[in-house]
Amino acid sequence: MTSKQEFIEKLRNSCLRPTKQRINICEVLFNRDKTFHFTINDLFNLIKDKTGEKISLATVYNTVHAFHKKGYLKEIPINSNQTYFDTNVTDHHHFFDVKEEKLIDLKNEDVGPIEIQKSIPGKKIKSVEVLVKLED
Amino acid sequence: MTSKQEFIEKLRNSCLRPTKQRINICEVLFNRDKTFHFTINDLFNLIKDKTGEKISLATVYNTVHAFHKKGYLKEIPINSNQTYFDTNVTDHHHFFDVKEEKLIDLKNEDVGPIEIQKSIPGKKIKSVEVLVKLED
DNA sequence: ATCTTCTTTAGAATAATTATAAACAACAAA
DNA sequence: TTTGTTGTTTATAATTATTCTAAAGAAGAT
Ligand SMILES: [Mn+2]
Ligand SMILES: [Mn+2]
Ligand SMILES: [Zn+2]
Ligand SMILES: [Zn+2]
Repeated sequence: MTSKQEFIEKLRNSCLRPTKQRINICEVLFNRDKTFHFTINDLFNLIKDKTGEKISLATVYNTVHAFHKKGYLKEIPINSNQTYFDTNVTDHHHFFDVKEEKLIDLKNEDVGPIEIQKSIPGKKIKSVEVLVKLED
Repeated sequence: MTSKQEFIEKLRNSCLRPTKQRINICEVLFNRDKTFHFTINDLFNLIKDKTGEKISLATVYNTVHAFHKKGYLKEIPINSNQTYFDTNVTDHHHFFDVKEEKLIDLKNEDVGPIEIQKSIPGKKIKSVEVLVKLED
C-alpha cells in the first residue's frame, strides 16, 4: 500500500508533475498486491469505477505512455486490437488465455532460462519474451 | 517452385475457388526459397510490383485471412501498428529488429526446447512462442 | 501576485481493419 | 453452351484504436 504522498514524490522524482489525474492513475495501477495487465480501455473504465471521477481518454493515453517511457509500465507483445500493458516491469513471460483475452504471469522458474544461440551482427538482444497461448 | 496448376489444385482442395487473384497471391507468397514475413501492406505493394496488376486491398485482406484460417499462414505476435504474417507455419521463434521493423526466423535449436512448468486448470497450451527483440 | 511551463481536455485527424452491397467469375446442372 | 447458383472481388463506407491539435487550466518558480 503506497500512500498518496509517496506517489507525489515518485512523480516529482520522475520529472512528472503530480497532478490529480496522475495520482489517481497511480493509485488504480500500483496500489495492488498482484501484477496488473490492462488495456487503455480497461484502465479508462476502471478509473471511473474506482474513483468516481472521469479522466479524459487522452490523458489516460498520455499518462500510460509517460509511465511506460519512464519504465513503470511494460508493453506486452500480443496480437490484439488493443495494446496490453503490465505493472510488472521485470523480465517475465506470459500465458495468454485467447478466449478470455486475459494475460497471466509466468514466473521465470516456470519457463526456465532461455539461451539464444544465434546472433545477428551489429545487433544486441533487448528482450526475450515467451508467450504461451492457452485454449480450452 | 510450385506451378500455377499446383496452386489451383491446392486451392480447390481447400474449398477456395482458384481465382486469378488468389493464384497471384499464392505465387507471390509461396514461390520462394526462404520464409516470408509480411504485413498486409507489404503484400499489397509487392503484388503490384511483381505482377504488374493491382488487387484490391479488401481482397488482400480476405485472402490472407482465408489462408490464415486454413493454416497456410501464421500470425506473429508483436506489438506493431500492423499485423505480421509468416509463410512458415511450423512452430518457431523470432528475432524482431525493432529499428528495421523486420522479423527473422530462429531455428528451434537456436532456442532449445521450452518446458512450461505451470498449468492452468481447464486450459491447454495452444502455442509457445519466443520473441527476441533486437536493438543496435 | 505574476509568469512560465507543463498538463488536461474535447474534439478532430489518422490509419489499420472490417463491413456492405453491387458487379463479377467459377462451377454445376441442364 | 446456356442457365442458375454460389462464392469472390471491388469500391467505398464504417469502425475503432490511437495520435494530434490547440485552447483552457494547473503547477511551480520568481
Ligand atoms: Mn505480466
Ligand atoms: Mn517466421
Ligand atoms: Zn508506450
Ligand atoms: Zn487471420
